[in-house]
Amino acid sequence: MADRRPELEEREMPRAKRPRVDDRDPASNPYLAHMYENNGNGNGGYNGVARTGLSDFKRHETTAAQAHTAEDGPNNPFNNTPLSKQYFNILKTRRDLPVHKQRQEFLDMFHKTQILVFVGETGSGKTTQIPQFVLFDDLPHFNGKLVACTQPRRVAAMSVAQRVANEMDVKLGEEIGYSIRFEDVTGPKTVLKYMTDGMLLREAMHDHNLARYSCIILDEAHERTLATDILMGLLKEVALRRPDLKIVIMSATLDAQKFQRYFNDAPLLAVPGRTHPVEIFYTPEPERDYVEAALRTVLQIHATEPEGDILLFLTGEEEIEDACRKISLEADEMIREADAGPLKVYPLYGTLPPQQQQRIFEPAPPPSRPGGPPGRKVIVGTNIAETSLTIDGIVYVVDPGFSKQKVYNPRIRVESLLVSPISKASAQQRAGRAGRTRPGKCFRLYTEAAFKKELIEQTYPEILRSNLANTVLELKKLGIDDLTLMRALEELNYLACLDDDGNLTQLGKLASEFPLDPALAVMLISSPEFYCSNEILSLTALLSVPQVFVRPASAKKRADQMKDLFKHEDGDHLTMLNVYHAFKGAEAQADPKRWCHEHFLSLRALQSADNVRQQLKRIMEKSEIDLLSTDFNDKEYYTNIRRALVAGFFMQVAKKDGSGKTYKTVKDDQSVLLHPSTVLAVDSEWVVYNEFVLTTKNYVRTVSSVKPEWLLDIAPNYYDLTTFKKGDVRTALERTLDRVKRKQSTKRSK
DNA sequence: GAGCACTGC
Repeated sequence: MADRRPELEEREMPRAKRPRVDDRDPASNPYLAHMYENNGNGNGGYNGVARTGLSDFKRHETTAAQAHTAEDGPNNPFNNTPLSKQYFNILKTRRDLPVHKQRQEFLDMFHKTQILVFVGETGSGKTTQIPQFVLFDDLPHFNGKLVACTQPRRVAAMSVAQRVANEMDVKLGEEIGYSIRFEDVTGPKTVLKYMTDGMLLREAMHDHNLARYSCIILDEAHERTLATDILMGLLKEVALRRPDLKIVIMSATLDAQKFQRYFNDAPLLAVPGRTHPVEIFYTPEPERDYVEAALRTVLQIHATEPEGDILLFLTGEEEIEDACRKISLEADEMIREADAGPLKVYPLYGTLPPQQQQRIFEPAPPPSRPGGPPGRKVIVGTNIAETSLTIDGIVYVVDPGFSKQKVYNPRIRVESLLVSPISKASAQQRAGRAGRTRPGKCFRLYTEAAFKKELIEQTYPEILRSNLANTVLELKKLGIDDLTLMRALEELNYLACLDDDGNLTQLGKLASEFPLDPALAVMLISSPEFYCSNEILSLTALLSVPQVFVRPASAKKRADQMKDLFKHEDGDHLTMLNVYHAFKGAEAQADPKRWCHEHFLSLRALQSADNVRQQLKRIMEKSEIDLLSTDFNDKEYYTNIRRALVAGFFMQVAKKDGSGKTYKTVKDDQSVLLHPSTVLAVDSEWVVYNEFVLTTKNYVRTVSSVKPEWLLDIAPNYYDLTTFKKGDVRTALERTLDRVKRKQSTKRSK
């Protein structure tokens, strides 16, 4: 990343002058010996290392007992300052954690092997303790390197880093830091860095050998995020080039054998967790209506089970709000008629404002009279409650077995959200939520046979775990054109990011610098040609964040009126740009919170767009892409912006079909309607769209009107009329071409 | 005249 550069150079330069370090035999290493002797005299040593409890540690030869002694103080082995009372208090609890018993076993394995798989169930302490075990043995600061520990989520990276900083009695951002998008809390002293997996992946783009790191710990590998999967593929190759790099793959589930196999039978260490047993119940017969069955189960738990809160998993906002209403109603009746305890119901989903999300942590209501039936809280949530948010006090989990998942249909090239059965791994994760504080129960609203036979093991497809190039080749050899992959390659080829041989082009290289979808990146990179890169920069940021328009069910009309204030008749893109410009205006900036509220706009989304814009701007400056604007009074101001849209989204164009309201997509001839939220009038003949949504009907959303001659002019390869498939679109474009030619010839003859 | 599960750069 651009803003990371200076620090990288500072780290790299002195190292280049140093003698080569043989990591496997530090005792025989003249450089390390030199460090041990010079007690922090400033001769290349790290901050008083030699004076601390680590000075006689031999890298990759340490023992648990040695680390134990160093941890006992009295001074902090990493900065030689006296350790606090709080430190010793935490130390005691840390030594009770299950992983602690196997510290020596871990070290033995860590010494012997380059790659190691570590399985620790929830509550084992793996995320906080293993990186510290590594730190005391890998001693990254002796080599001017770092230990990295990746997390799939930003909040986890931040909160775990804070926790470990407390455990090690250091200030966050010094010896222990974290790095997430838009936030780098690390410094020159940092030895252990928690970071998001995506962040490490970005760094790897510029540092192919991950040279800054002496050890990389991939945590929560079982979650199989795209970034973790790609990192695993990458690390497998980096390991060959860098025999000195240690790698630890950490996972929560026992099918970690898959990871072992992937890393050439890497050794595995498993540590039990500290969770309470969860009893699983299945329904004897399949349920026809899972929402109805879920409500029944929740109410039955409330009526018959002892004290303890309930967590119900449903699939989306509407379903959850509806269920909350029904549960509250039924519970009131139970209280009146059957002397049931009070029941509080809380919804929980991602788009819920943070304050409302926080309400789930309110304590359960007390019994309505002393000695009466227990009060309870019920949380009805999406799978955000599966991994992202942990709620203590949950004793009962109700799992209907469904979640909304992104499904890509390569045939019609549409991505949509579908309610689908969850995987076994998810089901286990959900059940585990019942046993965090005491033994719990999980009610699965499907049969045991269905769990065993119908649920897939893991949610992510195998393809993400394989070397893609190889997979493509194999698929081709087998005569199978994997549609998803082939279409992706084809699109990148049309966007001129890949050449006809599948190699990365200059444009492709540049596009990969941006944390954006390729079409957005290409639009942004091309925008100076249309004299509007400042505006496209804003628009790109806006298109990369959640919806800026807020439309609460209680005030739809007023929200729409406010939106009309920003309306631009040429489409939603320009309307969004108007919003952004107004938001950056003096009036709005005086009190952004109030202004957004009054105008039914999401402050969070706009601030986030601002953040993204700044980041993209830095990358543009670094890549020397000009930032320019057409004069606002020029009549081409808005036209230029719409033309720039076509440079990235020429494949997402729809043409009006006959005289009605339907449109046909250029790409696949799909019938679509303009989404009702659009500001565009239906008389636009050609539109460019940002998104295809499949709900009750096929819609294109965030649309702007464009002219057919722009398509021919800006994307001639895609709209090559000699090869373009026959049909309505081609006929219309041919007519356009004739008209343009006629105009040119009449001009010439004049 | 509609509805967006969840992450991440």
